[in-house]
Amino acid sequence: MRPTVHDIAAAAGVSLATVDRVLNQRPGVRHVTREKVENAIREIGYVRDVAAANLAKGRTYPFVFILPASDNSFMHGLNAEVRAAVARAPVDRTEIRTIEIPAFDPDALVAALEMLGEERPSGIALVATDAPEVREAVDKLVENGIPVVTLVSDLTGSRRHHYAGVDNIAAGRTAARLLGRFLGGAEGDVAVLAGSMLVRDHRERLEGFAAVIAREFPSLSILPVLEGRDDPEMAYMLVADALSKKGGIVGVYSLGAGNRGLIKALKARAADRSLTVVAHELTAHTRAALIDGTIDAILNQDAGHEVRSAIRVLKAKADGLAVIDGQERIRLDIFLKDNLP
Amino acid sequence: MRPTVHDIAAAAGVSLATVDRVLNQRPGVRHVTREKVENAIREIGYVRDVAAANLAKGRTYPFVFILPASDNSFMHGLNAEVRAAVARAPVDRTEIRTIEIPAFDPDALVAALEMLGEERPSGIALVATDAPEVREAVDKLVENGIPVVTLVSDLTGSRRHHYAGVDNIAAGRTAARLLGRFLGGAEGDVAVLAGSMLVRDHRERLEGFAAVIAREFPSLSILPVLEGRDDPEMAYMLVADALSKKGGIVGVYSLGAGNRGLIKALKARAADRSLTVVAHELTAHTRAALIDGTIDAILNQDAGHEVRSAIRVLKAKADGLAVIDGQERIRLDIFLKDNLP
DNA sequence: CCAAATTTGATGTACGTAAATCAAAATTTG
DNA sequence: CAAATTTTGATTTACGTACATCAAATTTGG
Repeated sequence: MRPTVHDIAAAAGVSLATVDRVLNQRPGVRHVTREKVENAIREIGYVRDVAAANLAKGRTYPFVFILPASDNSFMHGLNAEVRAAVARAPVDRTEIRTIEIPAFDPDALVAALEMLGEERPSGIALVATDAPEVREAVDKLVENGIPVVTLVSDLTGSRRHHYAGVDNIAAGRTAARLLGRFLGGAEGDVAVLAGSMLVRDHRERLEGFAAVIAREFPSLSILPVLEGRDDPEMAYMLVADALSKKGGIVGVYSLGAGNRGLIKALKARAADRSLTVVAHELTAHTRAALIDGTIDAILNQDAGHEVRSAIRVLKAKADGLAVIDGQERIRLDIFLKDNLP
Repeated sequence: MRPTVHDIAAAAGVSLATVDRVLNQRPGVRHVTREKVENAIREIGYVRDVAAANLAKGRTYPFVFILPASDNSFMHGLNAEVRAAVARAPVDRTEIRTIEIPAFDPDALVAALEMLGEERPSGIALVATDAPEVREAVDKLVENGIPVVTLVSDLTGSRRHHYAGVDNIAAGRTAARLLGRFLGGAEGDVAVLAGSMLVRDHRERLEGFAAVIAREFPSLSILPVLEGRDDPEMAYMLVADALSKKGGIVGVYSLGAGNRGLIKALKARAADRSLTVVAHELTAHTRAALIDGTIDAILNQDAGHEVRSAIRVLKAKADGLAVIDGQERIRLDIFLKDNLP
């Protein structure tokens, strides 16, 4: 049987009340006594029964998710996963509130974070916009003892407790190798479609992609990045234009959202030529394109896993418990038409 | 606030004792009363507080994991993950016991399952050997209300509650496409190294592999399967022999364990020629081979995820709760040298 | 050494559920 | 309709922890 508070009291030769004072860091315990109790805890290997403690406290975990108000499939999916978590909330004692803020707007994000500093929720998850002022706001929260995890997009050099998202440099590198190997040594140009170079994930993906292409596939050269602002219309125009003007394009890497436009352009212009295409994010559109051969591989991050992982980590941090690292590493999914879920 | 048993009692106009009788299916409640209570439960949307219930019951979940005594990296890893779960057991009220049985031995497996039928643990996870008598034994357990999940390897046509493992047909198909695309339309032979065609996962991987090669990469032809019994020595001999005799080999698919031997053979014989190699299971050996270019892609199933998923599902089944499907789908990991964890 | 301050102990209640007991009420049976 | 039986209610204790209160013991300061 697991040791209980009573066992600590017996082992330390003190009363239950004193054990309680130590465990819940209440005042009025002499230093020596406190140490006696702490030693006993260590010796008998006591771990607090979180379930019983929560029951006694009537504790719930008020968490806040800060999400950008972006109108693309991925963010919609992320939103849906957060809502699903909200629906499960009563069962696992979480109370999740979401705040929507304009995308790519550091000031709005900072304002929200500062407001939450007053409110002091049990934990905060945010899709970070990578700016110094955001980092500062996050660091301040961390300093004040509020657990913070970044979601999907990380925050350079910040002291956030955890990042629930994929390694975007690795994603870019992987895309490069897939494209390079699929092209089998062919020579030509590669078009890259991004959302915006102001977003950290996109920058990182490009960085990884460019590095591997340069080093390992020198016969391929990367054309200037097309910034489609994750907008299908704009993506369509940019890609269609590039395909018509540049005859040497043999491959396309789409590292952002707005793939609907990309697919439309590919279908319109590329029926005659064979293009190898790697894109990010599995949506209804990219899935169909993968199946019909318009896209050759899709890299994906599972928004559901990211949200659940963020919640688990926030909870663990709020309770001062350890996280299972292997469980919380968000993996990069690679989908070919054969292993679609 | 979440409704409690008291709220049910008030809503149904009965006493707490009666609510308890209904909730815990104790006898001595008239049909009409039982229905009144059940309606009230539905109307106010009561969900039992599992934490409080477990506390009151002093409940723990005695689970049993039946693992084959196979001496390969993957099974060692699986074992380690189970041990890690055992170490965490006190915290989540599980008591995990493992039983080792000889590999590929349906009789031993059936004997173990029948023994557990008497013992009645809260749940059983087993690496299934795909045989009719095993299916029958599992179905009997399920009929007797014991939650059963298959781990890593599934059981054809059985009524097990869940399968915590990857889709091996999809894995084989994915391997075929990676190999085919990486070879870029080259002509030649493909060697396939398996453990044993008596194991279901291996049969399925081969099935998926062969189907995609035949349909989409007709310029490749699959050589007769080499059965290495997941043994490094044997794998070495078989592969070395094949490489020396068959000049037209351009690719290798290793769908089982024993990759240490494969890698040795590849390094010895294939320095001069360029082979494209896809293998299963990420281990220290395959990881090194992927990095140095001996292997081009590794397909992997995360044993840690499988074990944790099995436990979550068993717990949910034991409590009669729903599982989050997306969370429990074990994904096929594809590793290139760029996205290694 | 005494009074004041601090530390410790003893005890009770609560959280939401399980499980048991005994009495009271309702229903069925002959 | 009474007796036997079944169903229901009322009440209590327990699980492991949190938290509050009050009394008793110990330490500290002057």
